Order: sequence, then C-alpha cells, then structure tokens
Amino acid sequence: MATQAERREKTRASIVKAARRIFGERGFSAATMDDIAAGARVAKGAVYHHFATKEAVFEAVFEQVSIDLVADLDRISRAENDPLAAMAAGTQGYFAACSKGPTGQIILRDGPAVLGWERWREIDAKHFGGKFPRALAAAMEAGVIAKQPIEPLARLLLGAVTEAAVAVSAGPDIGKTGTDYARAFRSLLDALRVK
Amino acid sequence: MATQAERREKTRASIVKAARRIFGERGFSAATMDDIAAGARVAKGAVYHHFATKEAVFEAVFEQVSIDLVADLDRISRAENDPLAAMAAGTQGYFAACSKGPTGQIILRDGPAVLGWERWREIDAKHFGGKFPRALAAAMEAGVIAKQPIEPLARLLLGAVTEAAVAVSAGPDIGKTGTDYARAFRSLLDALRVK
DNA sequence: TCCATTTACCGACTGATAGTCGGTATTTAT
DNA sequence: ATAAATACCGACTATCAGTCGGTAAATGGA
Repeated sequence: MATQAERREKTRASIVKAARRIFGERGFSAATMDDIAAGARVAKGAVYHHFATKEAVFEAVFEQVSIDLVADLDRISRAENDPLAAMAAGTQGYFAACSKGPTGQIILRDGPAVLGWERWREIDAKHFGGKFPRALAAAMEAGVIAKQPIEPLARLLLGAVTEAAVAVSAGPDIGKTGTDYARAFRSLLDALRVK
Repeated sequence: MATQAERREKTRASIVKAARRIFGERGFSAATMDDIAAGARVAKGAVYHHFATKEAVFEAVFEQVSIDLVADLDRISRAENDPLAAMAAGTQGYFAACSKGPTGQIILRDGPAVLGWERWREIDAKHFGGKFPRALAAAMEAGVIAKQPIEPLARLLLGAVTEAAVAVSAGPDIGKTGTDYARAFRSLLDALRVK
C-alpha cells in the first residue's frame, strides 16, 4: 500500500540498478531490454513506462555513475593544498576508477557512442567539467600558472586525461600503466607553472 | 569479361564508397546493410561475400578515411620547419577536417566506439598515431623540449587535440572557436619548450 | 574447345530484439 | 463509492544483421 510516488521511485530505482549492472558487465549493445526488465523483476512494459528508449535507460545509469565517481574524486582531491597537486591527484583517482570494470565500460567506452559526443560532454560538464576550469582559475589566481583563457585550456587538459584513462583501461600491455600517464600529466601541469 | 580480380575489386570499391557516404551521413547505427547494398547497386549477399560483418565494412571505410586525412595533414605540416610549429599546424588542419561533416562522424564519433579501443588504436597507430610520437621525438632530439617518455605524453596531446576537435565540431556556441583551441594548444606546446 | 572447379553474386528467409498496444491492477480525487 | 489517473503487464510487430541454397561468370587443365 505504497503511494504512487513511492511505487514509481522504487521501480525506477530497481530498473536503473539492474541496468547499471548489466550495462557494466556486457556493454550497451550486448545488453537487452528483456535482460534489464528481468533483472529488475518487472515486465518490459514497466521499463518503457519509465524510459522512452534504451538510450534513456543508459543515460540514467550514466548520470548515476558520474555522480558516484565525482563524489570519490572530490574526496581525493580535497586532501591536497596546492591547486596543481590537487588536479594531479584527482586525475590519478580518475585513472584508477575508470581503468577497469563497469565504470570504465559505462563512462569511457559506451558513453560517448551511445549518448553522442554533445550530450556526453553536456553531462560530463555538469558533473566533472566544472572541476577543471575552477581548479585552473584558482591556480591562475594564486599565480601558479600564467593567466590565459581558461575554457580552452581546461578542455584540452580534460581531453588529455580522458584519453589517458581510456588508454589505461585498455590494459597495461597495450598502453602504459596509469602511473606512467599520471607522471606525464603531472609533468604537463608542471610545464604550465610560472618559472 | 573482366578478370575475377577486377570484378572483385570493382564491387568492393563500390561497396566501400557507398558505405562511406552512408556512414558519414547517418552514423554507424542508423546505416543499414540494405542501404549500403542498394547504394552500391549490389545484393546484400555480395556485401557479405566481401565483408563478414557490418563492423568490417566500417573498418574498411575508416581506414580509407584515415589514409586520406593523413595525406592532407602531412602536406600541411611539412610546410613548417620548427618541430613544434609543424605539430601546431597539423593540429589546426585536423580541426578543420574533423570539425564538420562525414569525416568527423566517422573518425571522431563512431570510430572508437564501433571498432573498440584496441582495434582503433592499432589502425590509428598505423596511419595517424605515429605522427605525434615521431614529432615529439624530433623535438626532443632537437633539444626544443625536455627529454621524457614519449608515448604517454603523445597520447595526452592527442587526446587534447581530439577533444578540442570535438568541441569545435559541436559548434562555436558551445565551445570556443577552432582558433581559440589552436592558440591554447600552441601555448601548451610552448609551455613544454625548454626555457 | 569443352568440361570441372572455383569464385562472385543473388535475394528470400531466419533469429534476435527494440519498441508498441490493448488490457489489468492499484492508487487518488471527488 | 465511483470515476479518473497512474503504474504495470506481456503478447505482438517491425526492423535489420546475418544465413543459405542456388545461379552466373571466370579459370585452368584435357
């Protein structure tokens, strides 16, 4: 005898939870809506009552994973004082989280392909994107790096990090290890330091 | 009365040509094998006689686009003498080519997603990826930038460039213009310069 | 030149799966 | 209590990647 809102939220959460597991394990295209419905113990119709398309389900999962990840990274980078050191630390955490398992599958591999780059960027910007510009602004303010337009530089750095994360997620045999990239990234940040 | 080799090559080329147009226009998942077959004026069976899967067709298209793109960029960057200036120039050309139309769709959007990271990296390394490492090695050799591991830095820079290209392709309203990014990238390269 | 073999191509068919739709159960508003 | 609205059900449809038995064309040996 739950209220409609409770029923609704419970079912929705159950669907997203099942979808998160299945998308993470098998990837977007190998996951079927029937699997997701079965995993959530509801009929397919219920899934389509809550989400218009398979992509919409994925988007909900993607947002949830992003939120969890950001919370983790915030905790990590808050421990540092120097602005550039905080960026480097957060980056390393990002590598660690995305380099293996479901998180990497959802965020790095399927994310851009399923949502499209624009939408991916939008969501990414909502959760992560703000971090880099803010950190850069702080670093410029503190005189640690030279003043220059923030937005383009932030994007370049974000792209660099993402690329490295993808490379790391492919395994240490193919690319270099997360440590190698973390070091390279730190050296890139150091290069920006005002001498 | 063509030879088998001629028939084969003609049909294959026709398929790849049609597929290139259709993949470029609609994206991978919206393009159907029936469309491709129709576009190439052959039966679906012929397509499957030449390519095992839809992904295989895409791979052939991807390689062709890569080859064309690399040829363009080579021409552009060869005009510069300073190693870093050559990188910057090539980068700007990359922006121009990928920021709009079919090339961007195939290379930036569908490419990595469809082929999978490992395979994408292989092809990329064969055609394009080698450029950055080589340019960096030359710059280090010339003493323009400090000696350090090449591969990780090259990946970071490639990621930065790709991200910028995507941002530009999303339109100037969303990101900044290509010029803004080109400038930011040049400033990043300059930061690497030995002072 | 003729036949056997191999290779290129054809297109109706199959299986899988995203999405639909008419119907039922449960809650809410009057 | 009853009507309306909302949540959920699951058989059904449409679409499309991939298959398969068959035909046409080239090739190599006699």
